[in-house]
Amino acid sequence: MEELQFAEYLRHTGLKLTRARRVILQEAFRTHGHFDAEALYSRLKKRRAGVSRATVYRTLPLLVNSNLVRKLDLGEGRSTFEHTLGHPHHDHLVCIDCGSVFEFHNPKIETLQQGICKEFDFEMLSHSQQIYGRCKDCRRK
Amino acid sequence: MEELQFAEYLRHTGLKLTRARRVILQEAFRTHGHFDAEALYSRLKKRRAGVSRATVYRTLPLLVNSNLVRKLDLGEGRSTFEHTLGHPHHDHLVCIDCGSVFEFHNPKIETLQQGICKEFDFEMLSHSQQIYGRCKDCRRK
DNA sequence: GTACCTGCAAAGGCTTTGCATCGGC
DNA sequence: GCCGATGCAAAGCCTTTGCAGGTAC
Repeated sequence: MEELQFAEYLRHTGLKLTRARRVILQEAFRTHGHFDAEALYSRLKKRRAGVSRATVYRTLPLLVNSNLVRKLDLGEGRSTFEHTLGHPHHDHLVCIDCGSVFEFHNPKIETLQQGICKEFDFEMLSHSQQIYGRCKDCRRK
Repeated sequence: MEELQFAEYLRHTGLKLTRARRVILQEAFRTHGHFDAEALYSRLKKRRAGVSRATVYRTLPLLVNSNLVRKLDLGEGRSTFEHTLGHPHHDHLVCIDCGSVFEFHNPKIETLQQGICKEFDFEMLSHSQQIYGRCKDCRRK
């Protein structure tokens, strides 16, 4: 279960497993699909979880560093997140007209990326790839 | 020359080629490597080019749409740009410790990306890919 | 002459931070 | 008990916008 992995990461980094962090972790995993910091915070607020916005912002990077959550940049001027368990790695096609996001996964690309990292003697921690364009529905208009 | 391409784009879109836009275009091409809006604006200011920050922010998207400039998301909370002429398409390895950015280009990945777009019936306009990790120098420490 | 463009300053949206208090370990 | 964590509100960035005057075509 994900809390173990988080606890392990925190211990390893000398940080504490607090109530707020547990609640944020749970909410991130309760959410399927993409979410941003504000959305996560609103849901906690609605449930009167007693966690502040600042703590949400402080905790999300920890979840990312522990590889439980992935940070995405969908070009909207804010960070988007998704949890990783049961969501194998994938990348995104983003329609610049309607904002639709399509997910794709391509193992061959990943293999090539690993080759590139080897070439640069670079330790890959995460990677993301966005393709911006127009989806078929928007092209029809 | 790049101004022709920009003029062509503007005409096609029903926009005007103004002095401010010309100056911003030139400054973008005078800059080699990455730059952000603020950096471009400071350089113009230093030269007393008489162009406002607002106009820089309004013009950069036009340069991006005309394919003269590429917009990057290097995960720093702001947009980074680079001009495209003489800079063939490439992607980035970003070191999360020291911030170094290494460029790479891989035609095989591009071919695979095109295949993905075909599969989704998606018209690719641009794409970018970042790999976050640790460079060899930072790993030594 | 008509749209469109510009500069300025203010507003906006997202995120970080200072500080006093609280709480894991 | 110590050092990190939290909440709150304020501050910080980057970026966008309203408006009055200017300008390409």
